[in-house]
Amino acid sequence: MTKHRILVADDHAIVRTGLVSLLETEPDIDVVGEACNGETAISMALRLKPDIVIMDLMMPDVDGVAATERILAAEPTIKVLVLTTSTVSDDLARALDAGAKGVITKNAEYAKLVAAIRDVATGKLAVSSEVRHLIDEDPPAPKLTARQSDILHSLTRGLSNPEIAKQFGIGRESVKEHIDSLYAKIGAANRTEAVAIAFRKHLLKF
Amino acid sequence: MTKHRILVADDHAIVRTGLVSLLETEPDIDVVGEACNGETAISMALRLKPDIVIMDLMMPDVDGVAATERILAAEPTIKVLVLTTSTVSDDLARALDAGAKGVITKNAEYAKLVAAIRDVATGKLAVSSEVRHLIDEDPPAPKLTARQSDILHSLTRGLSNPEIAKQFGIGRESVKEHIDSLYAKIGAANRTEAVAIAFRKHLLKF
DNA sequence: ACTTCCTTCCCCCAACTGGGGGAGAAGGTC
DNA sequence: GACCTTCTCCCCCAGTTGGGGGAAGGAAGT
Repeated sequence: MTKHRILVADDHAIVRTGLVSLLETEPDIDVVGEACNGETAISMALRLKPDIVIMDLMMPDVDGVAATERILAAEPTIKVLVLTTSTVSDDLARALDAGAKGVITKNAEYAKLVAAIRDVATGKLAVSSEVRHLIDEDPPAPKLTARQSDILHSLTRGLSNPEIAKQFGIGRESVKEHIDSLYAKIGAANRTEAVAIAFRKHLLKF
Repeated sequence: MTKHRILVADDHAIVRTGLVSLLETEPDIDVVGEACNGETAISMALRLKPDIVIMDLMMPDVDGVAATERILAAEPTIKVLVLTTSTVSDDLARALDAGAKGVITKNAEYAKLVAAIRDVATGKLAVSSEVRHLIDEDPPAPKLTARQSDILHSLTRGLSNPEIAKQFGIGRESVKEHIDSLYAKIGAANRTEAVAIAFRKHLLKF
């Protein structure tokens, strides 16, 4: 029996250490590396060529989705298993879109994680029913155009339409148009609600 | 040498299991229980009377701060060591206010956690310099009055002043007054910025 | 070539917003 | 009692907002 060679990428040292400690009790699992951020995860994955990368989604610098994409672009045979605290359907859906072979939430039982590792190793997809449920449940966040994102960001700073127009060197009518289309897209009635909805739909980073 | 009797409270099963696995390798530490939410943490703490409770802050039902308060109210000799992913100074400060004897973030080294456990066991405070720094750095979020919180919540729903006035059965002048004082308190220039700042200062729950 | 989407700009106008001023009543703190 | 905070209400008014309508160029996909 060949061991599954695994790279663990998680920015929380205690979580990562605990996870490695658990995995090393498994006879068929060999942890070959640990990464504390996305950039390290990518370079270690390409250098060590593990069978599976256990990937956290929320990490400083390069997030888990971007790291997954870049690893798979260079080494498509590496399997990425996402392990995250996020229960935001959008995050999970984006991870699968990026090519992750499995998604496990951190409040799952440890046994499920090990089962998922073995499934993914044999080429199966490992998406728990809860995760599948989450993704099916709430509708995906609408995608904003570049202009809409820029203007949304200006809205959070409390700028008026004339101010935003100056900032981007366009007319105030155009600003108005972008904001109107933003309302239609996210279902807001005014700029204040738009900002609230944007935060709740995770369209805005803090 | 008597072992330190420890209760681990964390809602993420994988993190909790990993942590327990690590702690059981320590000769002077004995994990006597695990709790997956605040309510369980409270009842187990009162029943098992551990020396130390390792407490996560973000948990369903009763959060870590509230659980800490209720445990200490009943058993003041139990020492609570907060272990959290949060780097929001307010969360950490509130945990210490609630009586926590130490605060460790999950991205600290495992060795620091063990050192903190031993410090707390001997009655020392275990607050890392990073945590101390975080609390000193950004100013505490201003406390809103009940009315201001209510009206802030209405703002996120995109309501106008007249609508809010109707909702609470007060005049629109009063609504305006509350919103003006909200602006002054959080440093906003208008309602849109107020909502954005409120989200960023964690004054609003998603 | 056609459609669709994004982007830019224009008009009119009712309604709301925010800044300025002031004021009274209730509750707690010193 | 004096003081502070909170909550309540009132005035005026310039500026902004959002709803309604329309128009036109360019990029991208079908």
